[in-house]
Amino acid sequence: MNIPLHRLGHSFYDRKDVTKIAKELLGKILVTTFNEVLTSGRIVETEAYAGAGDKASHAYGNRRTPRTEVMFGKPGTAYVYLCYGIHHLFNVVTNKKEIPHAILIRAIEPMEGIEDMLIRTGKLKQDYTLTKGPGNVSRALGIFTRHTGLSLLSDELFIAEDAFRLKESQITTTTRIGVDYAAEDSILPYRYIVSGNLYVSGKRK
DNA sequence: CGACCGATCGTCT
DNA sequence: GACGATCGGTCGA
Repeated sequence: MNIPLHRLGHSFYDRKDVTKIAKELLGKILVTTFNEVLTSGRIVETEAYAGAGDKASHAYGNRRTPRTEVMFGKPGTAYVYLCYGIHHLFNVVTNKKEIPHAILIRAIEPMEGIEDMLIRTGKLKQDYTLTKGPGNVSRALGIFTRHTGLSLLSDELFIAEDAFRLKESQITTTTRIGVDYAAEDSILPYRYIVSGNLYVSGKRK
């Protein structure tokens, strides 16, 4: 590590506006150091899940289950769950205790540890599929459901910023992916992407 | 390019 | 017992 990194602290996550935080997470760096292996990437796609009032959220209606309980916990905690029995999806818990906001990290642009990401994913070489989509992000960074509840203020899993800054004009806002079940809330503009970035999920060819 | 499909299993009803 | 906040592949036009 040579570039100065500043780890985001508790106050970054402990705020009310989950969509604002989701947008601010674009350009930040997601880092894991599990088993002494450092892998990181710049966040290029996020989705906000606004808790009790959001039909797309697992915590809609303040639904508390063993799985969703971490969202009701401290801001700056990882919420990781298994999707389709295969994919481990990584979320950042925000807002105060008892307010179950979360932000899904959907894509990153690889920075450090690309060789290790290739090993974890079984891929032969780097291309945009390495960390495109939430399932792939977790595979590349070694994030599993056992990491749910882990603090993002820890040394193993955290988000940092460097000198990089995005301009407002580089950000595109859209509806969220795969939440048709959420009725009218499925059309909320809660997905944020870095315009034109190769690693953003969706069609390509 | 779009439509569809199989994989795979924890979670909640 | 049904169903995903997905992914990568196939098939047909």
